[in-house]
Amino acid sequence: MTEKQEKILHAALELFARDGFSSTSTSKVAAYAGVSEGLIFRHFKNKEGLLKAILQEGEEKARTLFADIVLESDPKEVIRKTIDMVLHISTSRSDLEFWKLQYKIKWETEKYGEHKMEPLHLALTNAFTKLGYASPDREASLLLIINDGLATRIALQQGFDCETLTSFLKKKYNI
Amino acid sequence: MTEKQEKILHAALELFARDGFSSTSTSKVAAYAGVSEGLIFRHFKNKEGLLKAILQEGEEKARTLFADIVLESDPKEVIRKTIDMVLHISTSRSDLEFWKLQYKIKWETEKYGEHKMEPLHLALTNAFTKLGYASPDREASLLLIINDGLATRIALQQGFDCETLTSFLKKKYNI
DNA sequence: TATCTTTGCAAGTGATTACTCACTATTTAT
DNA sequence: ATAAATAGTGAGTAATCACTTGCAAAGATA
Repeated sequence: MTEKQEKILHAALELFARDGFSSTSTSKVAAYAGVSEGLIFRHFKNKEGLLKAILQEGEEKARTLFADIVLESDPKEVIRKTIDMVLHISTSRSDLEFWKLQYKIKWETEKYGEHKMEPLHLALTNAFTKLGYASPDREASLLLIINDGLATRIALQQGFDCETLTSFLKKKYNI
Repeated sequence: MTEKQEKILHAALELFARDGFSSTSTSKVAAYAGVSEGLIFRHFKNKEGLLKAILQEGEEKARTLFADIVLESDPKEVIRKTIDMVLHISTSRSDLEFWKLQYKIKWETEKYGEHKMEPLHLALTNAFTKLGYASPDREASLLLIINDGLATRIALQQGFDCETLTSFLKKKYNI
């Protein structure tokens, strides 16, 4: 990975997250990264390839993020970490940018990465079962849906107070 | 409103909802509507004006949809109608298309229409207060966030089972 | 040092973009 | 009936799009 290659990736992440994929031209990415436009195609083949490279980098990020939750044995901790994950993202500048892109791409391509969420869903189902909830599977689904809703607000609603709601949520789950 | 004008609006709604605003060219809209491209600019000034016309039409839809909930006096009915609103949208073909566009535009422009939700939020807060909930305002926020999460799944997750989750939700709220 | 591969840039390519303009057909108002 | 306003078209416009090509510079390998 050369220096200019990383500059391209960083510029593309920022512009794609800010303006969207199809509204960002390769010439803009090149100018923002301070390289020639042709270099993008040398390294990433085409515009789609550039996007894939960014998303792939993100999948690793998601895996390590989920791994910590999935490996947790204390059921209450599983739920707490799931909720706090969203809170953490909302406060980290670079993480927020990355996840905003993730959701933007979802809406642009209309593809929800269900398989990525599966291990987390399983861990949550397990946690709710241990805690004696009546419908653990649906409780798990609901919590993940709440996460999607929170993500929407964090990304789109200016000045959204995430902390108040996450702490309210934790109270609801007796954490 | 002439016949061709409506054809343009209908075509734009369908294409914007399917492919996104910036990925849909005015020439495609014209071809899909079966009119000349110039007519779009005659009636709507520019591409942005076409989008505004569609969104405006939608605001009326939203107002009438919310009005029924806001005017309800029975607190349980307020909550039930709020939940069922999502379910209804997910089953109606044309409504689904319209709301999908609404969310797509939100993510493309990064503007969340908070003011539109305010009356609904107020009605929900009132309902939760009447039912003796400890934090009515936060309960209202949470339910609206759940709605956003559900909307995300309905639009993006293929074969998402909305009915199971909405009925689960209603059970949670003792409805 | 000589050769081969990778990295990088400038200047292109045809296609498509949003939008305009000159013009005709159709309503509407007087 | 006639003039004015509106509806509609089709062929343009310059700018931008994703992408290619030819060639030079820099590293790596021998």
